[in-house]
Amino acid sequence: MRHKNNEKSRKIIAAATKIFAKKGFYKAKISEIAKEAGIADGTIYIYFKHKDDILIALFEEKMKEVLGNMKKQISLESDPFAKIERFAYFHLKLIEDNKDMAEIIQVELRQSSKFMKNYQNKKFAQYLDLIGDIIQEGKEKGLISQDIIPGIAKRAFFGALDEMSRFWVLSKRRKYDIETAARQISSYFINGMKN
Amino acid sequence: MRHKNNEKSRKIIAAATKIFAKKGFYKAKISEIAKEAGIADGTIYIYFKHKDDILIALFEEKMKEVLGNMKKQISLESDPFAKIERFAYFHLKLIEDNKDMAEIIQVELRQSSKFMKNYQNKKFAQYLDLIGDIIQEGKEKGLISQDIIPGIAKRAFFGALDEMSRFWVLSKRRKYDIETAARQISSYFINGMKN
DNA sequence: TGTTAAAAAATGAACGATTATTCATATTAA
DNA sequence: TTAATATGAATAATCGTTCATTTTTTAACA
Repeated sequence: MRHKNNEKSRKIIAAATKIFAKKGFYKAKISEIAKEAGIADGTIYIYFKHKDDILIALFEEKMKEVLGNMKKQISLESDPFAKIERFAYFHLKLIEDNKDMAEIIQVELRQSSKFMKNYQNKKFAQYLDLIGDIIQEGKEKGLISQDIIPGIAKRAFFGALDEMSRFWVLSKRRKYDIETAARQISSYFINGMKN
Repeated sequence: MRHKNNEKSRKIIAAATKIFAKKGFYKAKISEIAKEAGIADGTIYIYFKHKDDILIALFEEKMKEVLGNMKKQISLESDPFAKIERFAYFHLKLIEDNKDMAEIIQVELRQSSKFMKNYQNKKFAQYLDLIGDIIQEGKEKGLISQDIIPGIAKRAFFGALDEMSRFWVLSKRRKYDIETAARQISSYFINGMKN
């Protein structure tokens, strides 16, 4: 019973991921999601109270996965600079491997504060903090200048990667390969923050 | 006649800027915009064919202004690194001075490809190219390493600033002042791209 | 193992609320 | 007086959500 429920709500989220990515949240119809999931419209309302809830659940599920993966990747390196480069690479790789999810996070996450009044995306903050923690570690080890403010640097670094992904998500063909982009972007920050 | 039309459509755009920023495009009602502009609902349809057109016109108008301002600011410096720092400062200042516009660009511009199938935001591309050109100039003058790919670096730099603005736009209080953020972010890139 | 009744899950047509857009009419300017 | 603008009530289409009904699952019992 418990098992089956999870199975079906995951199926709905998978369908919603596809439809939200294609049409955007507002233009996506419940009936389309239902059709994509191979169920009746009404069934969705057994698993989710409102349309909004599907998007929230989608964020939670995807961000949990992303966060878990990235934590594991970072733990494979000990040097802060190597961690930064690995973060860049896997962030971009993630986007590439999950275009639909990426597009939703890119586009709909931005609006989240608008249509979901009190939804605080804690998982996203934690994701940012992965970068902040690496920078902090670098400062403590004397590798990164004491002038660097982690709260700014973590956002700048994430923003740089994020803009690169947006470019990929919205354009048809990828102009630069992942390795190159990850190496370039992380090198700006690594060299720029060095002690 | 020409004069009056422009005057009124600017009034509508100003009202729309306020309402779109507060509610987001989809939740903003034409009737609200009309009320804010002090005109009747139907009047909007004399100046704009659809709701979408208001948003497109809004982008065009704001981006044109932003682009013009930034071009002027950049031209005040001759050193590429100084240009980069000035770009960072005025970009962030612009956000601060035009919160409503910033919020719309942050949030709604992201969706533009979704609801306006064939609207290519050329002004935005030009804005990015301002950065690309500075980097190119820096390479030619031997200040910036030949390894730096302007197409990646311009997006990374813009993304870094953009993420910082998003943080400001979506949060109540500003944690870091503009000068600090601009100096930090531009220093990562300047030092990171140096020859 | 097969039967069956109660519970749970699923269905999809119908409802009702919302809102972009239109247009017959009124107002203002030329 | 005529043309251009503006009005806002009415229209029409859209869709999220509900719920009476049907189907499937569960588990109790012979």
